Amino acid sequence: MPQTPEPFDLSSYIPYRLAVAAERTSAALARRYREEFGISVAEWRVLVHVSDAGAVSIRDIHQRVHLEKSKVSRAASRLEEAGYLIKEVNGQDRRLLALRLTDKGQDLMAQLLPIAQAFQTQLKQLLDSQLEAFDSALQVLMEDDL
Amino acid sequence: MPQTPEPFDLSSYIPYRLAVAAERTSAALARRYREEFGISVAEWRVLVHVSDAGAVSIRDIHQRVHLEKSKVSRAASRLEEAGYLIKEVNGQDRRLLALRLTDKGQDLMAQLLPIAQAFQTQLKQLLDSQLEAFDSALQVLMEDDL
DNA sequence: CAGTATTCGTTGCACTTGCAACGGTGTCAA
DNA sequence: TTGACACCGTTGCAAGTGCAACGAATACTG
Repeated sequence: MPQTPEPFDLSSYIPYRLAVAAERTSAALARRYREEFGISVAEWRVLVHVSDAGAVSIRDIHQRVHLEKSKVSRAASRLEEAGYLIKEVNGQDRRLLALRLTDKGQDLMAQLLPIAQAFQTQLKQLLDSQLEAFDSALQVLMEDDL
Repeated sequence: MPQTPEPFDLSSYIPYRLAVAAERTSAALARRYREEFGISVAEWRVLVHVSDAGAVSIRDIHQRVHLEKSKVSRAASRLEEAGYLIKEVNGQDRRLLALRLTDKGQDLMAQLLPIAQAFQTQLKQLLDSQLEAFDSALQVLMEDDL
C-alpha cells in the first residue's frame, strides 16, 4: 500500500481561511484611510482607544487593543510626531504616560469614524444572516484557549 | 449641543475581531510547530502546496496560497536551505521553477499534517453549531469585493 | 525574423516587527 | 531608610516585510 501523503486542503483549513479573510478585511479598511490620512492599522487602534478612553497609558492600550507594547509605543510616537496626540506623564505614577488627542487628532477621528462605521455597516450587510453565528464564533476564537 | 465624539466600540468592530481571532489562531498553530520544527506560517503554506501539488512554481504558490511572490520566494529559499525542498528549472518554460519536496521534506510533512489536522478538529469542535455559518461568512469575506 | 512587451523569480531598499534588555520609577518588607 | 523586586515605556538588534526594479526567458507583433 503506497503511503499517499494524504492530501491536505489548505483552502478549507480554518486558520488559513481566517487569516485570508482578516487580511482582506484589514486591507480594505486600510485602503479607506491610509492613502488619504496616512494612518496604519496600529495607529488606528491607538487612536480609537485614546479617543474613547481619554487619558490612557501605553500599557492600557496594549492590554485593550491587542497590540505589543513596543508597537503601541512606536505608533503613539508617530501619532505624536504627526500632531494627533500628546504624551504627558501621569502625575500619580510617573512611570505611566497619559496619551490624549490634540484638536487635530479629534478632527482626524471625526473624519475616520464615519468611514469606519460605514465599513462596519457594509460588512454586516454582506454577512447578513450569518452575522450572528459569525460573531459568536469570533467570540470563541478571541477568548477560548486554543 | 456638545458634539460628543460618538463612542466607537472597537471590541465589536468586525475587522478588529477578525484580526484578533486570526492572529490568535495562527499563533496557536504556529506554537505547535514553530519551536519544534522551526517553520513559519509562510513556510507552512508553501510546504502544503508543494506537498499537495507536486512540482509547482513560485507563481503558482503565490496565486494559490495568498502570499506575496517575494514572500514565497524567500520562504522557498529558506526551505531549500533547510533541505526540505529543491528548486529545479521547468524544462518547458525556463523562467519557471519547479519546487519539489525532498525526502526530508516529506518526512516533515508527515509530522506536520497530523498536528494541523488535529488543530482543525479542535477548532471545529469549539465552533460546533456555528461552524457552518462561520465558514460561509469567511467565504464571503475571502471572495467578495470589500 | 527583429524588436518590443510581458512574465518569472530574485533582490535592494526602506520600513516594520518581535523580543530582550535597559533606565527610570514605584512598591514592599526588613 | 534601604535594598530587592516589579513595572512602565523605549530602544537596539536581527529578522521579516512590501514594493519597485532588475536580468533572464518567453510571447507577441509587424
